[in-house]
Amino acid sequence: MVTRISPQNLIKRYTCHSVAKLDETPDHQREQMTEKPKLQTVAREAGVSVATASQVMRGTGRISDKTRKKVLKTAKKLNYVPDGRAASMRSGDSREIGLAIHQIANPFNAEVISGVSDLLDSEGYLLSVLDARDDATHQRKQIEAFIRSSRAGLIWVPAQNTPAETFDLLKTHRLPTVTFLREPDAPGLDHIGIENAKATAKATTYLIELGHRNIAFLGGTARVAVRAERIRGYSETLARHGLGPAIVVDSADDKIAGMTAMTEMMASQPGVTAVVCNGDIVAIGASLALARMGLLPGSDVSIVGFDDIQDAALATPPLTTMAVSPYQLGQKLGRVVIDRIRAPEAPPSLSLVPADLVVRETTGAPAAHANA
Amino acid sequence: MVTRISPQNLIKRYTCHSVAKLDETPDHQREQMTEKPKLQTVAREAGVSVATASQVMRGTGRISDKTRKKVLKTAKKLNYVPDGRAASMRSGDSREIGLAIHQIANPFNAEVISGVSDLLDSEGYLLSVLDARDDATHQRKQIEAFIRSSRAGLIWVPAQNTPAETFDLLKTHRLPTVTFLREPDAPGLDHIGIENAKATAKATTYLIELGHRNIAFLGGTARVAVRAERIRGYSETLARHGLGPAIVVDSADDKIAGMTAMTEMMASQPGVTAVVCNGDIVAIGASLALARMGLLPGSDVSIVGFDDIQDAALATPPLTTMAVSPYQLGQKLGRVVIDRIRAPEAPPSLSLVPADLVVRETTGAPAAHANA
DNA sequence: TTATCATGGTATAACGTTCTACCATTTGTC
DNA sequence: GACAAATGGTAGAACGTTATACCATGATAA
Repeated sequence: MVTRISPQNLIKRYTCHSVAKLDETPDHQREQMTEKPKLQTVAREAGVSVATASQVMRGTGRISDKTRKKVLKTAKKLNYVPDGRAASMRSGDSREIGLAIHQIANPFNAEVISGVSDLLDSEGYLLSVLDARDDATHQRKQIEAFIRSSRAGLIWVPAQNTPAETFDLLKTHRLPTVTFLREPDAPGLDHIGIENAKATAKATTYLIELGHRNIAFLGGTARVAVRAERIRGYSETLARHGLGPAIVVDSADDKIAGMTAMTEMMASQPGVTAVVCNGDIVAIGASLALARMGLLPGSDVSIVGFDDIQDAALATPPLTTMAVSPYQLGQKLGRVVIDRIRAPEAPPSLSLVPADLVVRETTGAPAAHANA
Repeated sequence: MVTRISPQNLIKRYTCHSVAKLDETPDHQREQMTEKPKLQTVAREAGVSVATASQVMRGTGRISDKTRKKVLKTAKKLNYVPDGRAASMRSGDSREIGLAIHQIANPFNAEVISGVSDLLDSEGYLLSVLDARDDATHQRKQIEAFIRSSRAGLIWVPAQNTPAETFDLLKTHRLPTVTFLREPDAPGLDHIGIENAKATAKATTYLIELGHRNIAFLGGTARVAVRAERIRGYSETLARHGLGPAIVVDSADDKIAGMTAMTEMMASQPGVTAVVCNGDIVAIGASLALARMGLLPGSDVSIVGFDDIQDAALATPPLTTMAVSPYQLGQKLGRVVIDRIRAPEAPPSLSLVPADLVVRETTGAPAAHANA
């Protein structure tokens, strides 16, 4: 929509509730005017007992229409909002679910969060996200914080090398937890993850079928289990075709790190004609690096990403990648944690979702001279 | 780092705590073995009173070293974590701060979150992020949720057209709140925002000095105040130079929307030689659109973004933009909300941070024939 | 009439902490 | 040896809800 406007300031009026002047107000009025309303206040104001007010607010029990309306009206008038701490403490349940994940900024994670949030919302739960650090001791504190605040459930991407004590903590406190991506074998916890090995195997097979013989793996750091699986899928496929050795290059999970890693690798391993990446971000970085070196992704060197984030399709050139749908993954996470909350004794579930090869423009047959 | 490895599965051992078999366990033992530990449990086990245990856990009062150690040891042994609901209800304070923001996936927002989280963490607070929707009624519920769960403070990007009642709610419940980006004039609330008008004025002036005469504004939707200010800075600058009329094009805040908006505008307003954008994402989209049309950003048409997200520098070509440092903005937000919590009666603060022009490669003098 | 039963409401004890006030000891002081 | 003061600890109420058990009514049935 194209418009020609002469913009003007947007003016907004606030109703100006007079702030109570404490000095001039007699005691008996003061409370009513300024104190944060509690159930007692509502009950007194409506002329009923606290118990009745409570029942009305929750819509339980047998209350006549007349009193119900009376109570609701005064509650609204006083801006009453129940104190969740007290309610949850007494009733023993909460409607708040925690999500501990590192790197919120990562678009893949962001889309997962979105999926979780929407599903939980539709079920009447509230999601609060913790921008975790991928660090075991720090993480322990954050898990404790979740326990302290009595979340109804927890969705958790465990840090690398999470010690067993952290899992014990969750068990002691009976916190319904689903692990995501990492630690699929944590005993007693639900898990949702990705078929990592199968995915990279698929990607590698595809590259081999295109004619590539010298294929590297790029991205990820240290001995994260997820990455180890992806590397396994990649290297086992190489081995099955009598190719090798596997070439694995570390890189942090951002574009710049991907660029430098790719640049360094091309220098030290000039024979490589194709790269399987640990994630789209790194893959896009690698693609940028090629461009800066005057090479054309998909023709000079092939690149396969992982995740299929939104930018994968918009990159130049558009990125071939292993697609998992992060939003749907998020919804699934939400579903599982709710099921767990509702049936705490059900046997733990384990679900690994497949990743599909999406061919775009960063892959192609190797240049004729390459494998000569 | 390039390594040749023969990958193997990472094996992890979990200590297998025997899950108590409820059927076989006599009553008096059952509680001790399986029940979630509370202060009472710790106290009993350590042979002290609940009050003493409480003091030890909080490090207050006068407790001998001997008992302190005894209590701490049993607390650790039992995996005790205090119940924050009870603690907070009684003591009246909480260490948890809420952040309600829409579009977590937006890299600008993600970096802000990171800044807030780090600062709060260093002050011993926990940040929980809510993936809000930019919608007034939905938002109201989310604010209520924050009040219900008694957060110590709140950082909030108000939705468009937030009704006055929502502000009243915050006031009634005395929730220390700092608004971010929008609603700088909400009475009694701290605010941190950006000098939007000045920034777009700067961008527009720069384009005019380069020789452009036909400049459009691209991005944003509806009458969001932030965008209105940016449009004001842009159009006032045009007017001051005797240029006009202002051309304003709507677009949602993602790359694809930016692409289509740019494409449509170029069709309907062929004379335009430069574009000031409402955000980097849209600007990058616009840049992509130009490329698809066979035009070169910075030479055929100039583009200025807003935000300076990480991708701005990495885009092809690198994006000229108005830089605000989202991470630092986040830290500032954290600081302000903590100050507010510590001094509830202090006068509300208002701080608008400037944006700096960062010239990269999407801007340049107009093509010779353009303004002829 | 009296027993029975809905109906609508209330009193009160939890929930797991922290805070206030208080009670024993021991130590120090004259 | 008596008093004050310091030391180390405890009992019990309170925070704002919800759950349980109970109590009035008036209506229905025998």
